[in-house]
Amino acid sequence: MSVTIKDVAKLADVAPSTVSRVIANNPRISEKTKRKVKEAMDYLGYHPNFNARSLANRSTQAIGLVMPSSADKAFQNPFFPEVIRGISTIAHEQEYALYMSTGNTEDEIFEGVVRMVQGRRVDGIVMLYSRVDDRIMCYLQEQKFPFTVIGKPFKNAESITHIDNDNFKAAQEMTEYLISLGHERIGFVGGNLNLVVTIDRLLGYEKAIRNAGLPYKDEYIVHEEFLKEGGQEAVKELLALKEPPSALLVIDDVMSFGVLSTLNELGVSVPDDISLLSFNNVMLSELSSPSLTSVDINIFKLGYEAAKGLLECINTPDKPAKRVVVPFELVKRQTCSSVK
Amino acid sequence: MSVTIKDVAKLADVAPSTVSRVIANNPRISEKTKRKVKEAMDYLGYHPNFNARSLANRSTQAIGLVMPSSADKAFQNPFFPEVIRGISTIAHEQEYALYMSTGNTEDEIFEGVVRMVQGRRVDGIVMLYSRVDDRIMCYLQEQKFPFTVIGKPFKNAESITHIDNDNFKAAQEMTEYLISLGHERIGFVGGNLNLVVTIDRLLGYEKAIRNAGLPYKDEYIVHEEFLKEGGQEAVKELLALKEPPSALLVIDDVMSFGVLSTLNELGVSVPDDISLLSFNNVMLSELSSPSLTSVDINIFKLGYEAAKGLLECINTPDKPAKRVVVPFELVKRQTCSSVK
DNA sequence: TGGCTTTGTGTATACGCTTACTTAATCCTA
DNA sequence: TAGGATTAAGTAAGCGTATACACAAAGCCA
Repeated sequence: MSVTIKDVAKLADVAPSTVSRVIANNPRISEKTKRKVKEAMDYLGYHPNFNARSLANRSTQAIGLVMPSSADKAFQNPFFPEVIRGISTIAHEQEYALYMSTGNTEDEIFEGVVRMVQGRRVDGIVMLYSRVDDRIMCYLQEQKFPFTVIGKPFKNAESITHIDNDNFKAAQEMTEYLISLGHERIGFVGGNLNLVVTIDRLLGYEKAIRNAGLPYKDEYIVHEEFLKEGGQEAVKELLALKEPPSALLVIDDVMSFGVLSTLNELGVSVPDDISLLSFNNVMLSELSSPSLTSVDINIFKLGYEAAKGLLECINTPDKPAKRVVVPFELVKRQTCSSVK
Repeated sequence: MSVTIKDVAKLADVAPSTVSRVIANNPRISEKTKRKVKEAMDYLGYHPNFNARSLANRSTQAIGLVMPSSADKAFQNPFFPEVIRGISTIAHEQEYALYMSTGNTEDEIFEGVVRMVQGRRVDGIVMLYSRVDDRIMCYLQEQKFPFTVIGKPFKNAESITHIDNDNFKAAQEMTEYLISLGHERIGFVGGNLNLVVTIDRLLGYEKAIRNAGLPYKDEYIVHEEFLKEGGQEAVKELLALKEPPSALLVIDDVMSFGVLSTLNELGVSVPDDISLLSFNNVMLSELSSPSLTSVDINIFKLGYEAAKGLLECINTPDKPAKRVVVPFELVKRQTCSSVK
């Protein structure tokens, strides 16, 4: 059917193994033979069959991506494309391809990962999120399969290479910033509580609140999905309070978009009536009106480093796990102002 | 190392072929044996090796995605994540995985595709764009490799299954809409001219202009990259004209964002001074201020149908090529108004 | 009861490549 | 110039699965 190593060998009048060695650029093959074989390859338009190679080799030159929900949900948040951009950059440099499993429910995703791993479809995995007691992460550890995590693993963080922002510190500083603007009633709009990033930021928020001697009120803490709808829900809850917050720390820009649109509908002005400080600084966060004041967590770099770390894991398996902390930076735009 | 079919065979006290048949659910195996083998598989935690399977099978259960530029550029435009969402949905339904090649230059991308195809890394390919005289498309046709195209193939459209909007009609109708609002100087901000979508929309625009008896002016036509920066460039050019347009038909929302931001910098008000009608209706297009009036081209469905078509190509190779036209719809928001 | 089909399972080979082991040829060195 | 060292290429055995073919057992009918 397609051209194989044997065809090339026949044409070049050498053994198949020699062709294989030419492909691998084995130094034990003379320049002359190499040239001869290469000519034959070109002439026939030979390309190695990847499956055969992987099988013989036990390597696939592909890395798997695991998202918290199925791609079709996750891609609603620009965070993921952006992380993948970073991953893709490294992958390309090292000639790895990206492999995305699909699946809707948690079970399906888990099964997809098992297939990736057991089926040796990929050489390693980047987890694009970190969740409390995550089955997949446990499984990968059990299997000793190379993987890295974006975010802080809930357990065994020392033994898992992961790439993270210092979310605790970020949230603390941002809350302090809001406090410095005179806000005393600060709401926290978090994502799902089983995501470690939510927890870390919530703790940072709490720390700042307590440090400042402000009351830490449960009703100011709301958790919703990482989507626009989540933001909309959150606002409704918070504004229904008898003493609604004067500032909101929102864990994700897309949620902030939702917050913004709902506030707009309700006729609440940002930042005059309520300030908004958001996280992620997604590509489009400057577009909303008012444009979002947001913490740039350097999503691209998170992905880039995660892929880089993964390739290190793959290439030098006994290298100790490491933690890479990607710096963050507040980008001030229009949604924060001091209390009047 | 990992559990193979042989291990299962040994434990279940049958031949490896029997195990293989159990996996394939071959009716010639007795229920009793099936049960016995399945127990052994469960006990050992057996999972088929995908590479071995693919090799024996000549199928990979993976579909390849080809983007116009490398993932790390393409993902800057929400169009691509959204298409992939659609693709991913079908892929998941049929247990296919997605495979993304990486590469920066055109050559690298081409090489990536060749490797995907020759290396049998995927069973078929979805081209996420359509370009004039595209090398990759030619190659795939030559190789008779299953693929579908999002957009209209420049050549041989009849013999290639493709999913498209009626871009000609869309652009024509939209231009007519602007004309109906009283605009007579309408600019066209296109993407790269070697993209078929640009051409089609430009032709539709021209048709409407000529039908209305308006002058078709070259200086009103600008082509830039499908990015924010492209939109910014475009505006600068158009506003430098002695008689700048009073309305702009912009081929992509992200470009529109650029247009908007530049107009804002220049103190030009939208829609009072200039109207903007955009394409794609990307998820965030309602967020800009003013929010974009944009043509919803149903990106998700483009992806969904493309994947569906591809799987048909793969499963029934001699099925004739088809063209799927995805409907569009104007979503009116705040960037269009009638001429004062 | 012999010969025929049907049913269930095993044997052996192929898929295309890698690589440990072997062999053949060439080159030194004493 | 014999014998060891070096270099270059070939042989063959996998990698884990699928499947054409072979074969044995069982069932059927005359």
